[in-house]
Amino acid sequence: MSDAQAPAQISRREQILREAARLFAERGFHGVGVDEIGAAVGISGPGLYRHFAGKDAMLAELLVGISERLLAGGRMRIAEGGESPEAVLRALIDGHIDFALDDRPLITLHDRELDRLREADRKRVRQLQRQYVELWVDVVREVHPGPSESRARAAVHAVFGLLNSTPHLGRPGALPGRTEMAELLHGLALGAFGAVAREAAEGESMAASASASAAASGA
Amino acid sequence: MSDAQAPAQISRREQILREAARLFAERGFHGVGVDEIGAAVGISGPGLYRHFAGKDAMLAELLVGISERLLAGGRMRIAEGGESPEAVLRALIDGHIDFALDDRPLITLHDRELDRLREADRKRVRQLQRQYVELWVDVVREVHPGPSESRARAAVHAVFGLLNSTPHLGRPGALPGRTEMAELLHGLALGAFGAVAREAAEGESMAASASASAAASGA
DNA sequence: CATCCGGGTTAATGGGCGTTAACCACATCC
DNA sequence: GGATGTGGTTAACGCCCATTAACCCGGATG
Repeated sequence: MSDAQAPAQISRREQILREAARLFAERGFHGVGVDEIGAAVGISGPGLYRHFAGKDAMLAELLVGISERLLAGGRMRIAEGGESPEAVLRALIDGHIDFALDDRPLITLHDRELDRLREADRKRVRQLQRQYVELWVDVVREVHPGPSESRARAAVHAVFGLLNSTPHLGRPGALPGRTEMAELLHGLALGAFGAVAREAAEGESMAASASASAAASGA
Repeated sequence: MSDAQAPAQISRREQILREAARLFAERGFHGVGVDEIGAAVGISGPGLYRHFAGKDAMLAELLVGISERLLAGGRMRIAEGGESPEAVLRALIDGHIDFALDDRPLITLHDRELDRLREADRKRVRQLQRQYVELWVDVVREVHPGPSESRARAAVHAVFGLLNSTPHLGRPGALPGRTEMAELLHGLALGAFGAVAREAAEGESMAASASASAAASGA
C-alpha cells in the first residue's frame, strides 16, 4: 500500500464512470442496464456493486461532479479576473465550450437526466447549477449594463442551450472540426449577448437591428 | 356516424397524445408507465390499446408529428417569401419560437427521445429534421453569404439549441413572460447569426468582433 | 328486438432488470 | 503459511411493466 498506490492509470472506478456516462447519454438512464455498463468495462453485472452503491449512485456522482467542475472553473476564471469584464466573459465562454466539446456525454446528462436523482442529490445539483448561472449573469450584466436581471438570466440560459448544442449534432463530418467549432461557438455566444444589449439600447425599432448589421450586402 | 362525427372538441386520441407528451418530457420515455398515461386521461392502463398499437406508437406519432409541422411551417414561411431574405429569416425564427414556447414538451422530446423509436420511424424523423435544417441553412447563407456551408449548418444547429432552451428553465417567475421572452429569443438568434457573418468578414481580429457589431459590416 | 362495435374494465402472462446472496481467487500482511 | 480483504463470479429473488385475454356495457343500426 506504500508505493504502488497510484497505479499508473485511471482507477476502475473512473473507468466505470466514463462508460456509464457514455451509455446514459446515448440511451437514457432507464434505457441502459447495469449489465451493459459492466460489459463496457470488462466485468459483468453485479460486479459494479463493489464500486458503487447502485445505479443511481453512478448518475449522482456524474451529475454532481460535472456541476462542481463547471462552477469551480467559472469561479477560477472570474477570480483570475481578466483585463476587462469583456475578457472575463470571453474566458467563461471558452471554458464552457471546452466542457461542451470534451465532455459531451456529461453535458448531455446534465440537463437530461437530472430528475432521475434522489431528492437530496437533485437539490445539490440544482444549487450548483444556479450558482453557475448567477456567475454568468453577473459578468454579463457588467459587460452589458442595459437589460434587466431577468432578461440577462434568460439570455444566459439561452446561450447555454447554444453552447450545449454540440452533442446533438449529426455524426458525419458535415461539421467543422473541434478548433473551428470552438471558435464559431465563441462568436455565436458573443453575438447573442451583444444582441441583448443592442436591443435594450435601441428604443423600439426591433426590426432594424437585424438588417442593420449585414443588410447592405444583399442590396 | 353521419352528423355527430366532429364531436365538438379534441378526440380522446389527441388528449392521450398531449398527456403522453407532457409525461414523456417530464420523466423520460422509459420513466413513465402506460398506467400513468391512462390515469392522466381518466382511463386506466390497457385501455390505451384501443387507440394506439403500443407505447412506442405514441412516441412515434408525437415525434413524426412535430417534425412534420416544423418543416411544413418553415416551408410555408419561405414560400410566402418576405420582402427580403432577412424578413424570411425573421419569420423562420418567429415560427420556431412559437413552437418552442407553445409546445415545450414536444420540443423537449424532439431531441431527447429520438433513439427510442423503431428504425423506420427514426429514419423518417431524422429525414424531416434534416430537411428543416437545410431550409434554415439556405436562408442563413442568403442573408450572410460569407461563411462556409458547414459553418452555417453548425450555426443553425447552435441557434436551435438556443431557441429550444426555454423548456429547461427554472419554474418560478424569475424569467420574463411569454411575449418578452419571444422578443428576447428573437434578438439573441439574430445576434448569433450576425456574429457568424461578422466573424467571417473580419480577417482575424476575433476579439473585436463582439463590440464592433454593426459598424464593420458596411466596410 | 337482435346485433354490432367502439371503448372500457380487470386479471393474467411474461420478460427485463436492479439488487442481494453465496461463493471464489488472488495478493498482501504478519 | 494461514488470515484477510479486494474485486470478481453466477444464481436467485422480486418487482415493475408492456402487452394480451376475457369479459362487459351502451348506443346506433337494420
